[in-house]
Amino acid sequence: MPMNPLTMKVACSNCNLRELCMPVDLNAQELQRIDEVVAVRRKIRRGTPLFRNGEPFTSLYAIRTGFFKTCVATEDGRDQVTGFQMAGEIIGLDGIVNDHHTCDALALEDAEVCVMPFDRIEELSREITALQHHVHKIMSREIVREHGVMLLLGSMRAEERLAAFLLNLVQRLHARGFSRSELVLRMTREEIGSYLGLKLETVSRTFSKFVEEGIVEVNQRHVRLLDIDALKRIVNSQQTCH
Amino acid sequence: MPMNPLTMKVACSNCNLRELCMPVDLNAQELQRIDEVVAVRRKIRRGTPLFRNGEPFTSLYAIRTGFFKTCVATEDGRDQVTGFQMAGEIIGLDGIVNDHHTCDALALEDAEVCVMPFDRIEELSREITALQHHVHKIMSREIVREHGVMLLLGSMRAEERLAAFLLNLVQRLHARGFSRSELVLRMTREEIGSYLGLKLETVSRTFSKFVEEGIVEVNQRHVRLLDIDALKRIVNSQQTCH
DNA sequence: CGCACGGTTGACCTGTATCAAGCCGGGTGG
DNA sequence: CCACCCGGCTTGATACAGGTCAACCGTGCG
Repeated sequence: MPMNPLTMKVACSNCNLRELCMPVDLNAQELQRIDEVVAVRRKIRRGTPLFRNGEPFTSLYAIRTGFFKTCVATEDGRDQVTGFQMAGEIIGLDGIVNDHHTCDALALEDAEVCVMPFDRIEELSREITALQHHVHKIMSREIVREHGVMLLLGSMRAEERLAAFLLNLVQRLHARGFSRSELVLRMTREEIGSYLGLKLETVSRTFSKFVEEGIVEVNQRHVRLLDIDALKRIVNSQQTCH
Repeated sequence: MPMNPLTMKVACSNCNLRELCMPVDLNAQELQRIDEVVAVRRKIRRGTPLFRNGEPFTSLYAIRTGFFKTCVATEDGRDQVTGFQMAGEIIGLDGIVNDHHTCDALALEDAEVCVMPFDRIEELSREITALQHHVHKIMSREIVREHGVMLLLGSMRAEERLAAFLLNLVQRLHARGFSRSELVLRMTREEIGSYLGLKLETVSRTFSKFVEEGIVEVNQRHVRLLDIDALKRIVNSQQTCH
């Protein structure tokens, strides 16, 4: 059987990321069936889109490797990074409501995703309750995550935003087996700024400030968190104490 | 059969809001079954919560009448309005992921909601494909809505935010049969400010500016949009020209 | 080698926050 | 019925965080 060089057949049942993107409480038979969810895998080269605003929606994507950003744009050319996604996370949920995507998903490094046709997900989740519930949880989690971003954008100062951003990233990386205090940023200062509602200069200055205060060490994209408690304190103690 | 004074039995099948909160393409039999989704109705007095952060999640709520705000808070007392909801809209989606709510939903005026136990929704949506798909769309719609808010909070200036806010409100009200240019705000300037990431004074000043420019008429909470095109122009034409 | 892109830093500007005073309208109690 | 109060709103003066513009630097790639 000929295969597209960009795709290959795979199974969830023996995937090491399964506990991150699939429900955990499955019996053997259900586990088997879950493999039907993933159609193929697809490789995405750094800097290229997984999908773009306006494209028809067909599938959700589970990230196997690599790092993505999603962003929305207005007609007048403004755009906003709405999230950064890493291995085990699901992208494409925005497309369900109108059958086409309403944001861009760009790979920030070479990546590989599992393509999960949404009609197949719906079909299977009618049969496997655990999967149904899992899909609901994933969507709800995204809603809650966005609440957090709204809180950040609506009420935090630059330092608080950056501190929250770093803590969130390192926490997610740690859940994937990486260091709990060291990370390599896959995005530019400008992309961080877009996500945090700041200009790239402000991001840069805030990094410098943290370095001066001995809270972090920054070497290009390599960041080491020296004082995680200090970062936490920055996040939840608003300055305004008039 | 004795009834709780705050609740009463009801049916979706003959509800005039059905097309707003339920799927449209149902056959007669499915329509019948849909009535099973709503357990009871519940009345909420102005200023009181429908649910609070931390409370166990059991149900989604379809608003029948009235107006709500939802808000999230941090430990340090900061809080952020994440949305305003009106008749036909669904609240409570935040609770699915962790089986308890992560935000507060407060009635801004006396309200009535349809209580839809989530396990019943899940059960029924395993049988009725249209309902399943509808639930997915509602959640996806919320995600997309929040993308829009992130764009607003992350990249718009005060005037743009307020203009976008007014246009959004009036558009939703119009879809419910109200005027396309006149509206009564159910929330305070402070609540608007929280939602838009602005202080109440800035909201007030921006209203005044719009009034000066003849774009809107403001009388307390009563607002008339005199020049909708001007508002649209304000929203999508960022000032930063180069 | 040199160019280009990402990042840093400085000087200055501006939009929004902050603080403060006062207004308006509706509800309450004398 | 009026006086008062209180919460919500407006407006002004001032402060400051972050934006803007510009110069420069470092690194990696062609």
